[in-house]
Amino acid sequence: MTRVRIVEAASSEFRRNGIDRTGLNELMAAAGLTRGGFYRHFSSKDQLVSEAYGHALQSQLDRIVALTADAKRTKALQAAVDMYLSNAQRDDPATSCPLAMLGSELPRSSEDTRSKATEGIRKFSEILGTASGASTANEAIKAGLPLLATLVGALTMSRVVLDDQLSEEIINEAKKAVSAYQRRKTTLADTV
Amino acid sequence: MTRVRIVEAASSEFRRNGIDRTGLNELMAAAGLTRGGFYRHFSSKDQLVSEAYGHALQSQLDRIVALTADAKRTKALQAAVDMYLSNAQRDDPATSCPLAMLGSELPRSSEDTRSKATEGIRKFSEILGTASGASTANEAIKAGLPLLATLVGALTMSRVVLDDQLSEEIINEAKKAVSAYQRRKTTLADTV
DNA sequence: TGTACATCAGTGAACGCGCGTTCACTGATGTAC
DNA sequence: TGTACATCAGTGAACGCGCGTTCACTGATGTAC
Repeated sequence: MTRVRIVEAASSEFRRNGIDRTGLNELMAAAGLTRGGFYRHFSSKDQLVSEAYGHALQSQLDRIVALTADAKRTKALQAAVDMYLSNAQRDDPATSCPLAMLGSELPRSSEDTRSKATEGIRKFSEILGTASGASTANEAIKAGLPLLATLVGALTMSRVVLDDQLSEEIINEAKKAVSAYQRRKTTLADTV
Repeated sequence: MTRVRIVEAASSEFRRNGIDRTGLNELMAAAGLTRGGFYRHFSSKDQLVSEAYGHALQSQLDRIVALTADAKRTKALQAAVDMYLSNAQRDDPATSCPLAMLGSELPRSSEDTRSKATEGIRKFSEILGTASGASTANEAIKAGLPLLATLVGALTMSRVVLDDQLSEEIINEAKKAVSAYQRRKTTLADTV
């Protein structure tokens, strides 16, 4: 269906070029249509932003859930981190994490969009927290929040930096730091 | 001098409203001038972006350096983190950290601007790494990178989220996680 | 099976607007004599 | 001290452009009979 094609194109274009710099013209062209047809499907650009953001967030969450579910319990966090801080995720913004790709643009977005981001952050943190060894949902969120912060910050900075070696270092050191949380938690649990 | 006033106004406005959404008109008005006078001082908006970004980054670094220099050795990291993840820093984008405020816009900026950001990330990491107990500059950068990533990611997310309580949690959990790095390092050093 | 009609996704020209940039100008300031 | 002149920071109108949005239209599709 055309509507879905527009949302998918938008979710790529927004992550690649930012929300402000992506015009409806460019966007409809990416979906294989012309500018005018847009309002047959959406009532405003803001509405599309919200749907496209939700779409991007969901597909990122799906990937993380699949990885952490497949992995053995003690490797779940490692699997998530290896995906999130991969060269693919850094070098292909169109399919990368919207929390990082649009992070500093989002506080200026609509309530709808921000509320999707809020739920996404909660869910994402819970998954990371659970993978790191937390048991209840609330504990998992608390434990996961700083892990998610590290991932988002590292991915953002790795894309800003001009020096390739520094970019690799950002990714590698963040990977080590986040992965370390599972080892500690696991060791602690094992000794109890 | 007028030029300095423009750079300072720009460094606030860009952090507050983003680079793309800040027009030269609004910007010159904020500096108490009219649109036309801009090109007496700068050759393009890009040039101003670069200078304003550098200005914002330097003032953030100055604050961190002052804090870590004043604090006792074992409290230096804590002091830096308490400033960075404060409500003031979250709620006043105009004076906040440009790495977080403009994080996702920066990969699309000019080489000049990105190269300033690259150096800023190196310097910032080195300060945090040193405060956490690293001895050589290279070790400090490596140790500081994930700490900076956590700070930048947490500040970014705390501004995105609509739920005030979650925003506080992001800040508090990130604070704890980053501060923990000093305790561990210090303990380790003490036992050697 | 064939014709008439309704629906509606998609087209492309047009709208008002604000953008970055240019430019002819004004008018305050400082120096020369 | 007073007049003439050069400098140049700042003004504000104008430029071409792309934006989000509107709208009269086209033309393919599906249903009615």
